[in-house]
Amino acid sequence: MATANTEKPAFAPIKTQRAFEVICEQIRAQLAAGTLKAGDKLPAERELAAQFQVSRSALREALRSLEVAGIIRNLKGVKGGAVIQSAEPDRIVQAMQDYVHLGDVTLDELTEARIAIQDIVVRLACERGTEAHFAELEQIAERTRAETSVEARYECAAAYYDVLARATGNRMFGIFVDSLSGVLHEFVQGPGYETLQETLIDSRFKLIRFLRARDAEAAAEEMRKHLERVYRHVRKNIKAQAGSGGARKA
Amino acid sequence: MATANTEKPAFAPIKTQRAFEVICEQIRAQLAAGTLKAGDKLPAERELAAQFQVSRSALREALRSLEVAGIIRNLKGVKGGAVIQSAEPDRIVQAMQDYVHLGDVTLDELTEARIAIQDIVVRLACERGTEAHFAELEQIAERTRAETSVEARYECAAAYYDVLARATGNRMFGIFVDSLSGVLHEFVQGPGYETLQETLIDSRFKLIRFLRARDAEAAAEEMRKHLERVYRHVRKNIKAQAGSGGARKA
DNA sequence: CCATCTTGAATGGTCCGACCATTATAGTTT
DNA sequence: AAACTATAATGGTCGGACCATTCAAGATGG
Repeated sequence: MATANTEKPAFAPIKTQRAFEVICEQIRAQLAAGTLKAGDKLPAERELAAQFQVSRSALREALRSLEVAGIIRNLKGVKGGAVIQSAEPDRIVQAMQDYVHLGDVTLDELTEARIAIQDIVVRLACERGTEAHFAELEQIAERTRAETSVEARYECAAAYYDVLARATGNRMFGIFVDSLSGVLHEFVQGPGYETLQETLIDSRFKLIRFLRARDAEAAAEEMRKHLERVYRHVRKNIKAQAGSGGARKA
Repeated sequence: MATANTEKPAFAPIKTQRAFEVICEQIRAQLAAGTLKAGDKLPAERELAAQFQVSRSALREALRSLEVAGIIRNLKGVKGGAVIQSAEPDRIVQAMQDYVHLGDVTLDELTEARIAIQDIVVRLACERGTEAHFAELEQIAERTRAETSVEARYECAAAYYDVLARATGNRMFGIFVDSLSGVLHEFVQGPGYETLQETLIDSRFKLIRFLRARDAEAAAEEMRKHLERVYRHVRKNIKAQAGSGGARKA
């Protein structure tokens, strides 16, 4: 053995290129280059496997990877095959949920990030939102009041935040908001959630009024107070059930 | 055929549960419940397939899905198997890149989101960053000046933003920043990038001075101007190569 | 001629068995 | 005791097979 350089190994970690990885890379590259775009259709598995000169198993693992990444959708039957999907933020939310479940992010971090993001969203929505947006928000808020089940009300809340994010005209904020509230939703499974609902719904209507008045400061302040209320409630529940198997790390 | 209800179909879209999906769900569920956590090891493929009572192929597709999602890592050799990975934000960045490549996000949106996020990051870093953080930033900025290749300088830039995000003490911001700059990096492959470098490096040092002085306003302003400079440059390049196969949608 | 039904071929999903390179351990040799 | 070797288990890949699904072409009927 030659004497190892103690300073810096400088050896690139060997990267065994597996067949399915190469396939994924090639398809992703064509996607980034624009050769492939949403709606395009790939050949059938058997033919594609022949083109790549790999077995159908290896190709299927590649297609499966691309599918769970939300890039393609596999169609059955004759004239089937893989079609390039249009963009769906779901996978990003999924990735963030995985990240949180693997235990590196605390409730405090999630909440702080959410408050910061929503602050931006509210201010931009206040500036750029149209009356159509505000009307939609109002409609959702009224529907929330009508709903009774916790799950239905959460659906309404998600829709509310989604419209708010759309009002910014920037889809990236929608992604951030969806990700954070998707993850935080798991924490909001405690008792005494109903008692808070009246306050929360009032806050939504109040926010809409501020948005219509184009009062960014007041709107942002209202949203911040709202989120902090929810946070305090969630935090209390977390401590109550401290480590009962559910989402921990709070 | 019975007369279709024109009002609301109300039929839940059928969801053919494929074998690998069920497997993924079960493992993800155990992950969310805490039964499985980072570092745990799953049985070998053949044994796991027997436990789930599915073929090895179906199980492998499930494991492959979990691997590309960054949840597990497959080890070869005897005593091999799948081990639960610790959290890595790479997959979230990958998901965002896919989302952008699928063509729903414009350069303007990415830039606006980046400016907004960095504004938060800078202010928080200004408030919470330690001298250790600032020293690290300084070191990276000096290294940037020493580097010559475009790629090496990008590495430095990424490291710089990473430390900045770490200084906030909130990992979520690191994810957002990584995602946005990872995607934006693809746009920054144009001519005349070197001419801008001196200005950019100066801006980094200036920012560090503002951070040490705990002057959040000045720091945020400096970062904003910096990002807008980069944006104008990128935008110009995009228009120059308009639709030459590279990243479009600008 | 048009609408409906039947048929068939191609496809994705799954299963099985096999082989290879890699890897860690037990056993052997020095 | 150290170094080497043999062995068995593992993930990666391959090829073939069968099934339920799906769609299009052809057959049937009006």
